[in-house]
Amino acid sequence: MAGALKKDRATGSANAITADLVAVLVAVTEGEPKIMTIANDGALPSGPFEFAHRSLQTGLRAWVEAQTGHPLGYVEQLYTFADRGRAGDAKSPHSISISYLGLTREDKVGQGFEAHWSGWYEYFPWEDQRAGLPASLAKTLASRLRAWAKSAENTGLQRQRWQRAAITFGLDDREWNEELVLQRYELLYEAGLIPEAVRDGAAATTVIPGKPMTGDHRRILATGIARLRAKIKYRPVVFELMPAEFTLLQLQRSVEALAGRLLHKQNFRRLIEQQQLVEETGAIAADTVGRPAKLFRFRHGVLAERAIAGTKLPLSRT
Amino acid sequence: MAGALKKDRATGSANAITADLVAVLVAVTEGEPKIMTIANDGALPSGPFEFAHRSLQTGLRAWVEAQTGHPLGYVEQLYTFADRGRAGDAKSPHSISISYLGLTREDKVGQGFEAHWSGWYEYFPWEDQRAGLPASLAKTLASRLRAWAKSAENTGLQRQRWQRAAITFGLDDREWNEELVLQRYELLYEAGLIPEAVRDGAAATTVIPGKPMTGDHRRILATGIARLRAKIKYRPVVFELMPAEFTLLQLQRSVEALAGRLLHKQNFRRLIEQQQLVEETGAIAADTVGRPAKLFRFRHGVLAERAIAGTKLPLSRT
DNA sequence: GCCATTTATACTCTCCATGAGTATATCCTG
DNA sequence: CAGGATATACTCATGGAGAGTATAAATGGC
Repeated sequence: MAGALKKDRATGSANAITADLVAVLVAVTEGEPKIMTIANDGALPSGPFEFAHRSLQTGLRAWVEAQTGHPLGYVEQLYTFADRGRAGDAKSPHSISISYLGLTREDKVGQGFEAHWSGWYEYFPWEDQRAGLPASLAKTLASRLRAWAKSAENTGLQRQRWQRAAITFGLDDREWNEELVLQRYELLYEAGLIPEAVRDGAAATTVIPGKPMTGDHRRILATGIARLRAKIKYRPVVFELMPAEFTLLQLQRSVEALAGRLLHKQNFRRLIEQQQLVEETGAIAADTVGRPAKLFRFRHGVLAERAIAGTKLPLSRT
Repeated sequence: MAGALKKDRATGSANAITADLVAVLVAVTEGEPKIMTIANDGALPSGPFEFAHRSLQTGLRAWVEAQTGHPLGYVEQLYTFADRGRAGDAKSPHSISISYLGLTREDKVGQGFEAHWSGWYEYFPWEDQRAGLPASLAKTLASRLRAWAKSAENTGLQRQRWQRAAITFGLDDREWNEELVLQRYELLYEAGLIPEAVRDGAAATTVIPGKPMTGDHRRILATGIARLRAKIKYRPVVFELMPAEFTLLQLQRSVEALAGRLLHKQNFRRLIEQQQLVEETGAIAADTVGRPAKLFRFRHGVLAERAIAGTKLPLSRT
């Protein structure tokens, strides 16, 4: 039956490649999103998929524990990358990167590892819009993007470039869309405005703030942030990042930290409560300014009760 | 800087593996969703990722064109699988499958290829709920699932199994959720109710209707259907599957075919029009019964104009 | 002890998208 | 010309989301 397949298949190891497993491991501490980094904050935890690994996830867990001492909890696959020329050195062997998103808490850090928690906005300063953009960054960013658009050959292409920049970065009175993390990074890469682009051969220009990473790790990080920002809207994944008990404001601050935007307090609470995602513990927060808040815990039951998925189709009842 | 990485990296080809590229290529013809199959309808188009391929997508396009004569248009990555024991023979080399979803139209089929368009509901009969479930299937399915739940060791596990079945299959007066394609397939696999499970070593039981596929191809297909069903709700991807001109009813029938559910006609039209996704061509459909309908075309402009992404967060304006 | 400050919590009000259904128009066929 | 079939235009009720006001309960400074 699969004859047609078999004869096309790899014979021996002519098409053998290596696969790297890469983890975007996220935590939120005191209202700041953090990611686990190694190699002097220049890389994400990663390692090759080996024959000994029973599955991709198993391999990933092994590497992350070995490099960071941190056990992996919630994990989901992100994307598989393989473009050459993005890997740092073009002569690298045929290698692909299979990336994962992991959610956890910052506690229980292992000792004796060269892993650190780094703020993710160090790598993507423009993604933090909670206090608006730092005035300096906002100005340089927009002018650099305009210069890039202008540098296109013809006016058609120029307009096209600017439209793309305006949409992804919310310029020209457009709305900021926090989910377009990857699109923004890709655009900056194409425009040669980040160190990785220069490293990979782009014309050397003045570069925009934001720490670079090895290989395509910052691109993978962008993918992870984008996925997480999209997912918190329709799945209760924030709770993987919260302590067992928390106040509603702490919950809100965490979501705001991830989304990079401020939320409307009253409406946020209404949303959480009507979805019955949390229940009161009975206890009350201590050591606070202002009126003390009730403590809540996540209702794990909801995960089993509902198969949460919003339909946006105008279904018919007949 | 990346020293810590390098010393962990694969040395030589000790960790060399092979990667298969697999395509779920979808078209909709006369209100029926089709997928491109090869090997006597038992496999999806696929082939190994080779050193000559410049990127994963390039490799995929090469294989699909070679095997089906059909050029690939819209493509997006689905998932990367690697579990052993799912591949058919457990002794297979360490191999992973990188899967893609492609959208196209059924026309322009190449000659001299052993590829076919197969209805996707042949592989997933229970996913077509447009006319309700075929009475026979509905009855057997529910009773088999109940038997599987009952076969658990203790009552706790039994209840847990039944709850899972009820949620994924919309039993016990629960709502049917068309997006849970993969969850349903995985459950049937675990329950040993499909041929692939028996092939991989499950206890031989009477099996449920639905054609099997090589390796984990049916699982990949389930992933593709699920992704497409989710995506048509928030991205205008249906148009990749439509001819240049179409009536609103044809469009509705296509969405219904993909979703496996019937839609409310008037509300569907309101939705399409208010989103300004289409514009009239001025022409009118010929060869129809009933009042002839206006023909529409997709407004490609919307893709550039809007960065479509629905926020579900209670944003603050300050 | 009073007051400014800070946070928590409870409501209100408006607008609009969505679900559901009714009414009318326009074609074809016998 | 009736009847069947489809297209298209409205109506109406409901509920969720955006935005804002009002009140409660703590702290610290004076």
